[in-house]
Amino acid sequence: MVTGAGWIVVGTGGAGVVAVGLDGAGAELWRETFTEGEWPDRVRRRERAPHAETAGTAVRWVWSDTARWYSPLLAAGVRVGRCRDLRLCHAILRSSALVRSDAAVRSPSRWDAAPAGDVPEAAPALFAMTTDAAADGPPAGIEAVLAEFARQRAAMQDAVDPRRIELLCAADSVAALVAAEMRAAGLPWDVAAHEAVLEEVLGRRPAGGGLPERMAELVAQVRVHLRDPAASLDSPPKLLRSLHRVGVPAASTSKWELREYEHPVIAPLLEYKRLARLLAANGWAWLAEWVHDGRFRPVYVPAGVVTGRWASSGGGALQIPRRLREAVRADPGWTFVVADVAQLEPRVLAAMARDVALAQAAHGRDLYAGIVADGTVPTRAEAKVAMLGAMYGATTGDSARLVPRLRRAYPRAMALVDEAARVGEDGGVVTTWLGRSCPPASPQWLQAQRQATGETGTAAERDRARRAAGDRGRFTRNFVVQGTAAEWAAAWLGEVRARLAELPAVPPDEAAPRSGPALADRPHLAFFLHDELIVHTPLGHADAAAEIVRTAAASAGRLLFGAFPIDFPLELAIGPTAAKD
DNA sequence: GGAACTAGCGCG
DNA sequence: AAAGCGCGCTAGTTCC
Repeated sequence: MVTGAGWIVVGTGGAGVVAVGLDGAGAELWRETFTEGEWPDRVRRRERAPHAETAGTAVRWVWSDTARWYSPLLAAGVRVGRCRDLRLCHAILRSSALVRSDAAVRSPSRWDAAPAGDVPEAAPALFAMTTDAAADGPPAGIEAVLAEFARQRAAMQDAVDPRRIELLCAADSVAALVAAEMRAAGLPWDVAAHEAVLEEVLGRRPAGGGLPERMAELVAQVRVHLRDPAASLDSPPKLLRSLHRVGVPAASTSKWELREYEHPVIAPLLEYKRLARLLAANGWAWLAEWVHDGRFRPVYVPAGVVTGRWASSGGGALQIPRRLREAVRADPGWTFVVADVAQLEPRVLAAMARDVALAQAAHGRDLYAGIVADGTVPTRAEAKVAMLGAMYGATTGDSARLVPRLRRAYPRAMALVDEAARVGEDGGVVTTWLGRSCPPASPQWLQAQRQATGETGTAAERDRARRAAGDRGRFTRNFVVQGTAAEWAAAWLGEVRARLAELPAVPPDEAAPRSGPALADRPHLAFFLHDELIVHTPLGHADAAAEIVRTAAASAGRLLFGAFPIDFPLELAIGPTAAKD
């Protein structure tokens, strides 16, 4: 399956770094040792002219952890084409239902649940690699890495469906490359534009600290209506007591609860909460901490979520408020391609379930309009809540009421999520299209179920167990869809990355040096969020980049679902700011 | 005085 | 209409 592919496994050893060339079958061809400082240069040479034994094939770097090994390369201006991230692949293989239960990769080891190695931004030196430190990050010593790689290849070859699990490992590995590159390049961020939004929304920032103007006004108004000049707006318990005193019997201070009450304090209070949120999460302090040299550089954590979605750490990269997207501004001479997939999850569901009727409704731009058009429900809004209810497991309200209509119209798709829920409720494990399995039920969960079904179970225990079963069912119901959507998105990202790399570099005077030495001279990914991405591109390459983003979406669909007739239409725009309607 | 918790809200 | 999935982050609160 991997015949002809060349692997170069790297790890620590001796006085520095050891690289081992393997042929497609895993046989060792050569081995060399060099110092940490030579690492980028060695990679540069191999990427340009692969070793004779592996010439003519794509080199794949095999390493313990992408953040740890690739970041120094990017800092030195070196990119790689392909890699295998053993930490991420281990996590997949270890729990995948597609991997045989007796595979060596599944026995307990130091690769289990190893956190990502943390790479200090300003310290590209490989000081962290000199030890095989167990506490943080997976093993990095060359023998441990070679052994793990061998275990992983064996597990994949013996898997129930080698192609799928191989695809998933490749997709997660390339996603790790993208994450490292996006951190290196950063998201172009216009501090002045951000500050303009803050001033417009929050009001002028007082020189001596304290609240911005608009917020201070709102505090004053709220206090008048609460008839308490010292009322606290930031402490939920105190605020709740103040509200009770003026006759607002709210049970919590959340906005969807407060919205239900008619009282003059409500409007300014809700407005205050909206502003306070912006100030706390993305105010001037956030700017000072996270935006440097015109770039926002969060740490992306590929597959950081159980479902395989990305997580992030620091700066709230995945929660940038829509309103602040207008601060995302391209460098001079550059622009953005901004794209998102319309209704990714139901499309993925249609394809996984081979549900031709749902795929038919999904044909074209708007899947929800298609559900209306085929007569399943009367309005687009109903189509949307019904579909979300089906994928999330709604039990009450409009959503739950409408789901049966979807069951009649799209029995195969609905059977897939219903079955995933049933398996979860029974304590079982569900698996995505490419083979990522959800965590098993915890011992406590199983114990609670046994307790409730036994003779001695009390009503309260039965109730709690039933609720826990329902919770797990909704989790597994959503897992298969969200997780497969994440796989599609990783495939999309990987394809976009590979195709962008083929575009010609721009001359030095048209480069974007703040994007770092490895990425400054060509279009590159700058942001990714579940089902949308932003490419930062020289103006002259914008149309080509947009075409790549589109065709990559189609490729991702074929890669996962073959010839099944499902399309993945994009909302796509080219423009100097990343603001979307 | 810090760790661990919750509430609330931003994103998909 | 705020029910039903997955997250991260801040501020306030509680507990040691």
